[in-house]
Amino acid sequence: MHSHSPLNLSRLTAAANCTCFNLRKATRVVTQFFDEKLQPSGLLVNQFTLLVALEQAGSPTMKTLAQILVMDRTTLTRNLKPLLRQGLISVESGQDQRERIVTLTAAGQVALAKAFPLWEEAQQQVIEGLGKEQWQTLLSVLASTVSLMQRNVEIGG
Amino acid sequence: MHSHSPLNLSRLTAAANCTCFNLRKATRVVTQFFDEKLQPSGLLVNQFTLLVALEQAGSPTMKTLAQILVMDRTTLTRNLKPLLRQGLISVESGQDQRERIVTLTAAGQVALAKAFPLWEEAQQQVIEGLGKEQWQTLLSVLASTVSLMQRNVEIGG
DNA sequence: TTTAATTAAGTGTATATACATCTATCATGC
DNA sequence: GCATGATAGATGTATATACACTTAATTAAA
Repeated sequence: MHSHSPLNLSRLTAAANCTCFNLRKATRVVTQFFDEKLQPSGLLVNQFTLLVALEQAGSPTMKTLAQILVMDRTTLTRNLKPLLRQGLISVESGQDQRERIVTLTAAGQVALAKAFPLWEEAQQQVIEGLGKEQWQTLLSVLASTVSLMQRNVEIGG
Repeated sequence: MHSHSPLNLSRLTAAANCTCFNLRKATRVVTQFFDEKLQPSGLLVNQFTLLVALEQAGSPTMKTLAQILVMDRTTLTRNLKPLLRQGLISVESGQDQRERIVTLTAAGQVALAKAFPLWEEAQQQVIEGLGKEQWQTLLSVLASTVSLMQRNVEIGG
C-alpha cells in the first residue's frame, strides 16, 4: 500500500471541491435537463439562448453578440452554423465590410415562440425544485463569478 | 416597429435569467481561468479533475468512474483519450472482459503532482475573489442542483 | 497616397459533450 | 450446451468550446 503514490487525502478532498469541476458537472446535468424539455421545439438550450439574445439585441455584429453572451468570437461563429442552416437566422455584411450583422429571421421568431413555453416549464421546474430563494442565490453568485473572472482576464491577460 | 415580431419584454427578461444559460456562461469563464492557470502543467482543468478522480477511486471501471463524475459514459471514453495518448492513464480489461479498468500511471501521478499547486492557486484566487462565504454558498447550491437534476432524470427518464 | 498598424471575422485543430447505435461479453433459462 | 436477454463499452454523428493563425477590410501614419 505504500509502494507508490503517497496518497494525500487533504489534496483529494480539496480537489473534490474544485469550483470549476462542480460548475462543469452542474452544467452537464442542467443542460441535459433543458435539452430534453426543449426537444419538441427542435432546439437545444444553447441555440434557444442564442435566438433569445438575438431578439433582444436586434441585429448585432458578431463581436457585439459575442460580448453580450460572454462567448468567444470563434465559438459563436460555430454555434450559429446550425441556426443558419435551419434558416432561423441570417448573416449579412454591414457598412463596414469586415462586420457581419446577425438577424433573427421570421422562421427564427416562430421557432422561438414555439420553444418559449417549453423553456418556461423547465425553468419553473428548476426554480421550484431549488426553492425560489436558493435559485436566486445561485443566479446571484453566478453573476458575481462571471464578473470576477472577467476582471481577472482584463488584469491577468 | 410593429410590422413583425411583437417583442415581448417579459419574455426577454425571463430568458436572460435562464438557469442553464447562466451556468454555461459561468462555466465558460471559469474553465478558461483554470485552464490558463494550469497551462504550465500541460493539463486542461477537465483532464486534471479526471486524474484526481482516478487517484481517489483507485482503479475503477469506466461505468463507475462515469457515475462518480456524473458524466456520460461515452463522454468519458472520449475525455480519457488525450490522457491515454500522453501515457498518464492505462486502460485494461478486467476479469469481466466487458469491463475496462482505468488506472493512473506513474507518469500520471507525476503530472498530477505538478499540476496540483497550480490548481490550488487558481482555486484560492476564486475563493478569495468571491469571498469564502459566497464561495461556499456556490458549491452548496451547485450540489443541490445536481441532486435535483439527477432525481428528475430518474423520475422523468 | 501609399504603407503600416489595427480590427472583424473565419479556419485549422483539439478537446468536451451526449444521443443513437453497434459489438462483445456475461448471465439465465431451457 | 445453446438461445435469449442484459450489460459494458466503443463508434458514428452532431453540437459546444476556444486557442493559434489566417484573411480581408478599415484606419492611421509617413
